[in-house]
This record gives sequence, structure tokens and C-alpha cells, in this order.
Amino acid sequence: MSTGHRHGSDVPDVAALHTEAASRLADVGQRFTDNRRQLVDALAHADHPLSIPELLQATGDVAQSSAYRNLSVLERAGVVAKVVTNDEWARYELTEDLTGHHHHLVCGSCGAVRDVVVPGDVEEHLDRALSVLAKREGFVLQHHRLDLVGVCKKCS
Amino acid sequence: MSTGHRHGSDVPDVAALHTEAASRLADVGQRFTDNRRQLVDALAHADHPLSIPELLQATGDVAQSSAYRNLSVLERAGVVAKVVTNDEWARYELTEDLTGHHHHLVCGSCGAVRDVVVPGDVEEHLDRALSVLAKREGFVLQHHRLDLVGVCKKCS
DNA sequence: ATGAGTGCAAAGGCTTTGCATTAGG
DNA sequence: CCTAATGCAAAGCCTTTGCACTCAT
Repeated sequence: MSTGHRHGSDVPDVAALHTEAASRLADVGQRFTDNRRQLVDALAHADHPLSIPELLQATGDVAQSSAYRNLSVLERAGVVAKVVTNDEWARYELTEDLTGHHHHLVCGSCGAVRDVVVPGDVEEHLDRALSVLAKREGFVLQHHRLDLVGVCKKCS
Repeated sequence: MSTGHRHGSDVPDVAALHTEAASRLADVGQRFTDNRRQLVDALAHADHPLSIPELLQATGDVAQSSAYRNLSVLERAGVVAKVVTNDEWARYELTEDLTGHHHHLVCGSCGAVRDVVVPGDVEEHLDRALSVLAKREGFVLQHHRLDLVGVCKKCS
């Protein structure tokens, strides 16, 4: 799936997302509980990876330890991915096969991270070049991460 | 400067590196002490970003707190850059204007990170595309970070 | 009933900081 | 001499874990 989500102007298909999340959790022997649904929904409605404080605020009544534990479970289930940035907290986002491939605008000034989609032809060109490179290095390439580092609109 | 270093087969120009490091430290009112020289040398001879444990081992007799403090100073001076990965420790490398622009092969299995250089034409193509994108987003682009995530030769 | 999930509090582990000592200009 | 730098130990802070309670099946 790659139904509409925050990158476009369309509304996220919440039902489909829930079904898929539940399915992936079931695959690893886990339930789609209310806490987990709240975390997934918060991530689905954000246009950038969320930190734990942001997630706690967005969900309202999820205990911090539960948030960490459930994010870990969701990560193992392939529903969310941890995004490491230079700021103090880890950030989380839905996996790319749920939201679509994208990259990040990282503001070196305030630390803000925003999702951005790179034109398809650029991605293809890049992927071809990286495949060749990986093969040459004896490296099994799974995917690439690309961050644009600079100063966001608000800080400049 | 961008004298020879670990990416090529050439030997790092230690003297020039020291001069440049000392100069940049002086610019921010800091000295090029023996501990800092040891850290810089260790980074110059590695072919991948080093974690604190690796740096402590490579330097031998630098106290952990001094390593952290000096890396912070070197970072402010623009001599080293912190590289954030998904593993437990932060990693450090010399800044790209000292070593040349490069990217990282990140092994999702063992966490190893190795430097890799992408062909110039690919970089140019990418930079042009990203400039257009950044302008459209009202973002002042300074540089990009590109990681190849997969499985390294040793783990596959 | 029975195991998964939850929440509070305590523990862990990387990183930072306080402070007395040492070294460089 | 005098300030910067160093090293040890203690403190911080994000994250993980222990444990008893609750909920769903």
C-alpha cells in the first residue's frame, strides 16, 4: 500500500493504514492495541518525524515507557522506523512502504526536520548509480537515505 | 585544502592537516593541544567515522571526558563533524572540506560504517536537482547527506 | 483464567559537567 | 604567573527495564 498520506494534499486513508498495521503486528505475534493505534495515527498525521515528547503530546495519555516499548514493537513489525538526527531525541515515522519514499529537510539552526519528496527521475538516476557503486564495493544495497541540510524558512 | 587522505591510496598530508586544524582552532580562540592532535590524527588515518571507544583506543591515553570535550571544541572549530548513526555511540570524522566529500555505507546488520565516494557526475546531477527542490521549499541548502543502507561484505 | 499490555518508578548507559591539578604562553 | 586544558568522579538525560496491575481473549 501507499495510499494517500501527509506528503500529498490528500487525506490519509486511516482505515487502510489500521488494517495494514494490524496485519504486520499480527505477523510478529503482536496486537494492534489502542496505544499503538494512537501512536500510528499521530505519525500518520504529521508531516515530519516525531520525537517522543511530540508523540506523548499528540497522543495525550500514553505513558512514556509504553511509548518507547510500543515504538520498538512497531519498529520490529515494520510499521514505524526510527530516524536518527543530531538533536537530543530519537524521532519516529511510518515506514516508507506505508507513506512513500521521501527524504528530509534538516534545519541546522533549529533542528526541525520536514519531509520532502524528490522527483522520480532524480531518484531513479540516483538508484542506478548507487547500485553500481554498491556492487563494486561488495555491499548489498537495501535502500538509501538522503538528507538536505541547511536553514529552514523560519530560521533564515 | 583537500589534500590526500584515507579515501585514496595516498598518504594523508599530516603537516598540512595539522596546520589547518591549528588555524581553525585559533580562529575560535582554542589551542591545538596534544590531545587534540591525537584525535585529529586518529580520525585522519581511519577509513570510517570513529566512535568514542574507537578513538580512546586509537589515541591510547586520552581521558574519556577530554575526548568528548575536545571533539566538541573541534566540532565548533569546523575540524570534525559528528556523524549520527543508529548504533549506540556517536561517531566523528574530519569535516568534508578537509577530507573531501563522501558518503557512508551503513551495515544494518553489524552497524559498521565505511566511507565511500560517489562519482562526480552523480553528485553534480544530484546537487542540481536538490538545489531546485530546496529553492521551491524556501530552504537554504548547505549540503546533503547520503547514506547507503544495506549489508556489508562481512555480514552477507 | 492466562498471557499480553500498561504505567510507575528505578536502573542503564552514553554524554556532560564540577573541580582540583597540570601545562602552555 | 595566569588562563586554558586535563582527568577523575559525579551528575544529567534519554532510554530501557522490573514489577505489579489491568485488560482482552
